[in-house]
Amino acid sequence: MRIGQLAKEAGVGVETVRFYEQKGLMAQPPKPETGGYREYPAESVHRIRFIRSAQQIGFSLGEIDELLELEAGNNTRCIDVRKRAEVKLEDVLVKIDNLKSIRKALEMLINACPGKGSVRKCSILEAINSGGIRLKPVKNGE
Amino acid sequence: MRIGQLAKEAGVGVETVRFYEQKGLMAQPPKPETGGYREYPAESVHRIRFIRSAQQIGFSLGEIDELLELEAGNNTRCIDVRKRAEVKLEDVLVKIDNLKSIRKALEMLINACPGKGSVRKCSILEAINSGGIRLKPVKNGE
DNA sequence: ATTGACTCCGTAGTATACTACGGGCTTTAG
DNA sequence: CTAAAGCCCGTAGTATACTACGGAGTCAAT
Repeated sequence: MRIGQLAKEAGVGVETVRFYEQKGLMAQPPKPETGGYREYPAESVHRIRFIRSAQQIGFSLGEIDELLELEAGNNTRCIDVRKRAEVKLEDVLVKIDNLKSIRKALEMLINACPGKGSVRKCSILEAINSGGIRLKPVKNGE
Repeated sequence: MRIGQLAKEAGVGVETVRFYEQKGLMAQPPKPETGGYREYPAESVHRIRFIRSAQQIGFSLGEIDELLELEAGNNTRCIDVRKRAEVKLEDVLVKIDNLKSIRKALEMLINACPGKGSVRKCSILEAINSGGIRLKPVKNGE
């Protein structure tokens, strides 16, 4: 697969792929010795999709790099990977909780708006406060 | 409460508060006619905290503004608010699903690393692929 | 009355994450 | 064979979200 095809399948632009390579988020395959174009493995599609999804839930490219580097090899001891994974997991749990709070607030809002007329108490912040919803800060984020 | 106190309680810098005011994410209280400093309501603390939390789960300031404007008043009909809330809710549900996928992958990773030695299959992407985990794109995001 | 901490406001600089551009090279369809 | 489409690579520009700075005004304590 060449870069154009990869970009298309991953739903990004060619420039974005190159940008991720530059940032070290993915390896740039070597140019064939005979000359010509670089060949990308199908796996790269998943990698890029993971990057995009992780961005949409509030991870920066730096953090995504950390997630992708959660990999035990010869030099990396598994216990280190485990520790870093546990730190990330904490963040993820807080994010899930906060998203659930916002979901609840949105649901309250939707239920308070039956479809016609206007309602007074109809704002996210009011829904959150009147619903006793609490948002937590993410400890290790950004 | 003055801006310094507000910033402190909300966990941001004074400049950030001003920046949010500039961007229309929160109203700037008027200067007292007698001169002196602006007075902020305690509510502003919650507003800023909401902004920070929403950012950490992948909402841009523009989207957060849309969330905060989900409010029915005299000119806004509740049905419109409801519609916009439903669109946001869809995004939130996808985000929750994707976060749960990443949580599952991290948990698999942590379990695969019992604490000593190194393991071969120990990467997020492998955990996701071998676990049949699927990440979805957020439709209305960013 | 003066000093230090805080406020006001505007402008400029930084970090992140792309996005566009331009000039040359390679492939492939006709 | 040639022409369009795609690739390579480096540099420059854009959008977002701050962060810092400078110079003036305000307030509270000594």
